[in-house]
Amino acid sequence: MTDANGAAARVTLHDVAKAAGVSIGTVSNYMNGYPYMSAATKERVQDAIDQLGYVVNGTARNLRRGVTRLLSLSIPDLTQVYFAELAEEVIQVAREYDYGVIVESTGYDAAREMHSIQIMSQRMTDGLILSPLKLSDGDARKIKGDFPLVVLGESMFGVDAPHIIVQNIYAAKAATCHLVSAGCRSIAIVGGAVDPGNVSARSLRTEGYVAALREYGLPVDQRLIRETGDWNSRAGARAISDMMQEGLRFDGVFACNDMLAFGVISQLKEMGVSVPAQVQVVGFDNIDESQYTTPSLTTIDPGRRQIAKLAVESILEQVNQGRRAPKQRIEVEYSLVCRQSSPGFPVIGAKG
Amino acid sequence: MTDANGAAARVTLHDVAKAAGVSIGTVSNYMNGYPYMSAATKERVQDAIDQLGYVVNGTARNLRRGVTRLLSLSIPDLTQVYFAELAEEVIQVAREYDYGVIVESTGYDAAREMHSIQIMSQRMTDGLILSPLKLSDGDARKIKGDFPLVVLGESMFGVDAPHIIVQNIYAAKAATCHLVSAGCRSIAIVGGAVDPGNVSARSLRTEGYVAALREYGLPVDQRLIRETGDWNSRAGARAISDMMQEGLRFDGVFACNDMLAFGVISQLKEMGVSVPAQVQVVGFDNIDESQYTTPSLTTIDPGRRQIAKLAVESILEQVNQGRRAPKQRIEVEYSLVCRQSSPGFPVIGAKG
DNA sequence: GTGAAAGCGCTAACAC
DNA sequence: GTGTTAGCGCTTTCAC
Repeated sequence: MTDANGAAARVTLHDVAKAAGVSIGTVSNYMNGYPYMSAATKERVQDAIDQLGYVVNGTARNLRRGVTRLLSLSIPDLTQVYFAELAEEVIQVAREYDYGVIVESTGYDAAREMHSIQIMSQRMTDGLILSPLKLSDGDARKIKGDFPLVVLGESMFGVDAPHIIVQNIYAAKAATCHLVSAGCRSIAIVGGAVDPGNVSARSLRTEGYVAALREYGLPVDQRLIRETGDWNSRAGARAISDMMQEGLRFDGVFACNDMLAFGVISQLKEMGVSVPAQVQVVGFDNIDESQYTTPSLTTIDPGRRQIAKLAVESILEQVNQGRRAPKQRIEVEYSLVCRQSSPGFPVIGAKG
Repeated sequence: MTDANGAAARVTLHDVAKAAGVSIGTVSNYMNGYPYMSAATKERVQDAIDQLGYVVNGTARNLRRGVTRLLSLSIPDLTQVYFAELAEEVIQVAREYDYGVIVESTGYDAAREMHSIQIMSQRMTDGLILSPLKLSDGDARKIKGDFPLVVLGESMFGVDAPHIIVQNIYAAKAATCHLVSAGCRSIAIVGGAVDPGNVSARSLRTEGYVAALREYGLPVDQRLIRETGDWNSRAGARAISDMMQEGLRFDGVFACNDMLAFGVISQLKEMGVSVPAQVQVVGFDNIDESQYTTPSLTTIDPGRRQIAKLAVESILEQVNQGRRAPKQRIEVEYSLVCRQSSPGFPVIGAKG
């Protein structure tokens, strides 16, 4: 396994063939599970492999086969729990198909998002799962080539590729309806958009929130729509203390993600407001931690596992087809996970 | 860019060469920035490239060059914030060297940890950064080959490769000393090991905790060493409520990671104990969120960035050397980040 | 300055 | 059943 110098011996098919006294093609057949071989030959080949410590050279195999069994996942930031958990799912699903995942973290940087696309074209990987944040539709059109691609979200719907869509509007609506049916009459949204209008998660979730209020004939109070720069717990806490300071009253909070919700709950407690007795809280994302907090958090599960599964499977299908699939919306099922932060019951049919 | 069928045209160096009326070697030279070329040739080649939309085939290049500019990172679970943030750092550092990262999530499964090692030997990547949890020293010895390898932690010190070591003992000692010097006289450890003895983070951190108490001549109360199965906030909360129920008194808590600390703080608040006025809390990991909570969390920063940097750079060095580096301990600097959960001042020299 | 040619290590036809 | 062979697309001597 090591040569006289102690350096790595580069054992090739050729070496194994020579040692086993067969041809290189036979060894290759053996490696690939070709069935029509004599038991004797199989054994000699295996012996040679063991003795020499041969391992197939993946790069050569890739070149020859034209695929790498590797796919790229491009996300904004692993530090955001949502994306980390999404990446975890993608890696797991990919593994089921014997695929590896190159994770590219673009850091909310359009240039880096483009970069991961460039890399793709170099055919180091078989396909790209792209979760774009900053890329404009203009950049989008630069996504040339027809390598397998799946876009997460609808922010770049100009691109001609399958899009996997979280139903932000309906899910947010369901979350809000749930609060109403649990008895809340004055519901704030934390992390929302004061002036919705684009396709960001922020805007869409606000849209769902408003739709729910309207459906129940409840007034939409602009002061209860709290936009925050970040979506972390500090921002959530801040939104609450601001509202309290402004003398606003509310009995329910829909937080646009779970981190915000944690901050919301923490700050409410801090100010002596009991959750859920006085104020009920619902989050969005269903990150792992949301089940462990006190109170545990009612939240929207956006269907991460399904997103990962659909994305990977679409890529593989495209690989098989030999080209990119056409533009299409693939909508993922969401669900409302009811926990202690809101004792009510889920609202069925928010989608209708 | 697309052929008559609309399928991907597979543009090769050959095609570019033909279109530009030069040899394939010249195009290759151009692609690699070879300086001695006539301006005229350069231009013709560039035109052909633009026109045909040529992109180099990375796989072929890899085979020829013998490297992939890809490295593997094998960690237990991206769902754990610590690992997600570590992965993020590794990806960033790798990018600085124009390297991509294949993230393998082993899910606390020894078989998968071995698997990522197998993959490595297939030379799909230039090196492996392995954060082992379950792999025994016995498995370790199976890590044949001398491909570039860096092991994170000391749990597998039998392996002949560089190990990057977080100074668990000293860091935990520093955290505990900090609590003492801040006035705490009765300090609990949450997530510790009732019966330390191996090289797990749990045991080492407990060791540091005990060492600090001894140094200050404080008694070690076994009832204040709370072992928890998981290291999440629920476990932290549980440990606190258990201790309270048992009638134990304490004025400081060293939590073995930040998630535990969050649970600890949350439960203390829940029970009407004020942090830090009545009980001070220190965590471990310095995850992003620890700065956003209320109160913000005093915690040990294990030096993730440096870990990532040292790991990637060691891999690259090994790649250049053409073989694995010998066994060595590379110790990373830690620091105590002081925040609101403990108003004291950091203790200098806990290491001595 | 540019071209020709020899592989990198493998797979998959196709012989026999 | 097994051997032979033609490349996959590229880099890199080495001529000229």
